[in-house]
Amino acid sequence: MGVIRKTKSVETLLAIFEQNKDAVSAVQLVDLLKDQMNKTTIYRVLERLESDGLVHSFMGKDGLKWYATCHGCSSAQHIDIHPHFQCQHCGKVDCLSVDMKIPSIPNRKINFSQILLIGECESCS
Amino acid sequence: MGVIRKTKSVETLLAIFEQNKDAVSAVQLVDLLKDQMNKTTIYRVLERLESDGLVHSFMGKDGLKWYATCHGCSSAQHIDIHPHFQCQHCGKVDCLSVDMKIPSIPNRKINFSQILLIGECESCS
DNA sequence: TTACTTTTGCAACTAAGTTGCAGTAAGAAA
DNA sequence: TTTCTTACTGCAACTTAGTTGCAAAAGTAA
Ligand SMILES: [Mn+2]
Ligand SMILES: [Mn+2]
Ligand SMILES: [Zn+2]
Ligand SMILES: [Zn+2]
Repeated sequence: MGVIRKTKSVETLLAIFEQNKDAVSAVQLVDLLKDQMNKTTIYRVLERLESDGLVHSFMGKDGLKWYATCHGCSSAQHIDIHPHFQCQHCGKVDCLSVDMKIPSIPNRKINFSQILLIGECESCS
Repeated sequence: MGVIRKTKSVETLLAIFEQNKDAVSAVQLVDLLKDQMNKTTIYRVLERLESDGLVHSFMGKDGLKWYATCHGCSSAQHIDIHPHFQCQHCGKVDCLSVDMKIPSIPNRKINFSQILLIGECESCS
């Protein structure tokens, strides 16, 4: 179930995603907003935003959950699937708008993919 | 630093990887071996096996760490990089021996990748 | 066997994320 | 505007994966 009421928490989180090109980890958000809202609320709002197709989530290289704005998705379908890049050095993550071909694998039905490219970002190399 | 002594724990874990085609999660190993060795030992042996190039590790869709046998790697270099498949239904993970092209991304140096294809395995579909 | 050093077990800890529940506040209805 | 319903939030306690420090145990070479 997605967002039904435009609460302060929802507005706050949406504003962060709007002005942020990069992906943001749940941990970063909890830290950033620790004076404004409870971490439980953050996790729960993120869940709702995702099920509404407003953001997407994926796992970073260290097993943390990351979120970023979706483009063209809705509660009905998540179509904005793309690879992500994480810097080994500073940990930053971005969405990549490249199109990677997913091969079909015998005897398996592939529904989606999580592609994480790991290396060094511009400011760290 | 890798394995120096052939201990019982090392032998046990290596035996599991030898007879196992699929990947195994650290959690599964801890559960499987709970009567034979301490979980700390398991995590530490896995670390050593990985730095010796005998196994490789990656994150599954739920943020758990998975391990599988390496082919042709050594402590000097991990060359056996390949996509993995995880079943949404039963959670099982396999190594895929397909070759996926990693695109080069402007302003970023890509060192390696974690490609996880998610869907339904043969027995679940 | 002895001596040296790696490896292990244990217990306590850390950190990310979850759950249950009582209280608060959107927003529709009156 | 006030009332009413129920989605949403805060809090505290919990769960679970993985880590750390240290003392004891077990490889290995001499
Ligand atoms: Mn993205
Ligand atoms: Mn593999
Ligand atoms: Zn960087
Ligand atoms: Zn399956």
